[in-house]
Amino acid sequence: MIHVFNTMTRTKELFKTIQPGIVNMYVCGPTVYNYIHIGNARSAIAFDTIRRYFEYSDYQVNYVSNFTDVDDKIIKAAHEAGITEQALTTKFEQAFNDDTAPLNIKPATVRPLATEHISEIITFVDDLIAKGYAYEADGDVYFRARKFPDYGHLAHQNIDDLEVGASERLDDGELARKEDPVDFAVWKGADPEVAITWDSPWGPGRPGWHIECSVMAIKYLGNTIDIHGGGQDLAFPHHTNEIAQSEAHTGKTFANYWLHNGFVTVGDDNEKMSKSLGNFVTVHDLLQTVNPQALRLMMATTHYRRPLAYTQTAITEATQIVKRLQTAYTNVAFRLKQADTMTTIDEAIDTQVAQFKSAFMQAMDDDFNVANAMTVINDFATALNVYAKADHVSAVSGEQALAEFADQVMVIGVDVKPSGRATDDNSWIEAQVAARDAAKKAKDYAQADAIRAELKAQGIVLEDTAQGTRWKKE
RNA sequence: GAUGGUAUAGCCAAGUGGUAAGGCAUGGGUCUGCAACACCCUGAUCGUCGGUUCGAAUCCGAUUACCAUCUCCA
Repeated sequence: MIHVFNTMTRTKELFKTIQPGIVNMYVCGPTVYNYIHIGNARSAIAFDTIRRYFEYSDYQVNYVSNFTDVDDKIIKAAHEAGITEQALTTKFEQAFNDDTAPLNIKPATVRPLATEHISEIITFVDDLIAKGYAYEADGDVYFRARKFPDYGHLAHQNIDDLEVGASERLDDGELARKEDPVDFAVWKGADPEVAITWDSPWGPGRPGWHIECSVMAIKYLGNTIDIHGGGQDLAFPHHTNEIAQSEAHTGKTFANYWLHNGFVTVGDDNEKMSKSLGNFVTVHDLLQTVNPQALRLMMATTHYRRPLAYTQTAITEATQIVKRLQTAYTNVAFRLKQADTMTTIDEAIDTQVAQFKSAFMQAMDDDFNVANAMTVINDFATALNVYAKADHVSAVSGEQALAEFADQVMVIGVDVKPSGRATDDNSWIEAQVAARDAAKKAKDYAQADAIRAELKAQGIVLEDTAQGTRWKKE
């Protein structure tokens, strides 16, 4: 029984899918005019973790997330770089994939592009005009926000309390074309200097910002979707406007649950990190120095609705935890390779594993409470470490425990399985380890320690166990 | 002006009425030829003030600080 916090109602609600066993979710993706920053990554990681937990819970997840590849910022950035809009967006779409893959963010089931849905967008806008929800004004098309009942409910904004221009981003010319300042563009007439335009019943132009998500969400997931997600700052205006135009178009509830992730803050004053403030850190740069698994863990283990402070301390700590989880896995895996394992099952460890699974699900069922889930994972790791030193272990039960452990940690997005490349030639290391064992047996500790020190200098760490010496690369 | 969020040990953080989970770091111990790995032990009365209650970190009121949203930022 999963409960999720719904921004629309501001309460945790029992999660029920429209179709049994299937979760249809749409997560607003980035506008591709730059490398993604860690705020974009946080959002992607938050919803990837949610997706992975649904899958862990045996749901089939249809995860649709877009690239917004036509937008004023793209036009501006392309112009400055002296390349076409498409060259720019193609580059950063690829960069998004390159940056998210090391973070174990699963590719979306469908990754639609705004520019590939222009005809659907035009049809959609046309329908809004026909229904009286939108109007043309000098080549632009605007949505009559006041005509939509309960406009602003998602962000809990009263339309009459909106302070016009509070964000200081309003365009005067646009303001003059609107019937009402709260109206928003669903289609923008072409600017003379902008090459990227499409023909439409209202003349050449391009889609407004919000319309593409409505069109693509409905196209790929239906009139009513289970979950719609994105960053907190999208609640208003982006999602607010998506709701207005989508529900005006279909007459149906657009999404049953609205989930919003909190911001990443940076610096001593915990200021919000954002592109417009210019204080952002790109994942592209970060991955040069930071272990992607640690970054993933740090972001995934802060509850998705809480603000997340990006600090070096947090990264360092996350690195420790990743190491601990991988070590626990490796310790048991090494133990299970030994010949003296039992062939029968080990009920004691089986029972423990079942309890960990149950406790893990109980934590995650509560609006994806990763902090509590981590206490379970931590207990699980301890239990594995203890098991690795048991006198007798069961191969069957041990493998099952490892599989369950890896599955749980993978929900958080961390892979605990060793990633050693099969092509590596470790024969020299193996020979050194064997030589040291021989020296130890002969009680020639000076020689044994010398070998160990030499390997250490090469980044190879030795660990003695009752079942022999194992080694790993730092 | 309107609407939200956050405040718990050195740091991160759970907890929504019954005598404060967990992690990191610190210190101590066990294991080891020594080490490494691992395991065990070790810490806070919950921003401030007042109220309700047999009992509050948890409810109510006030207050302080920080952060955010209010038409193209995840």
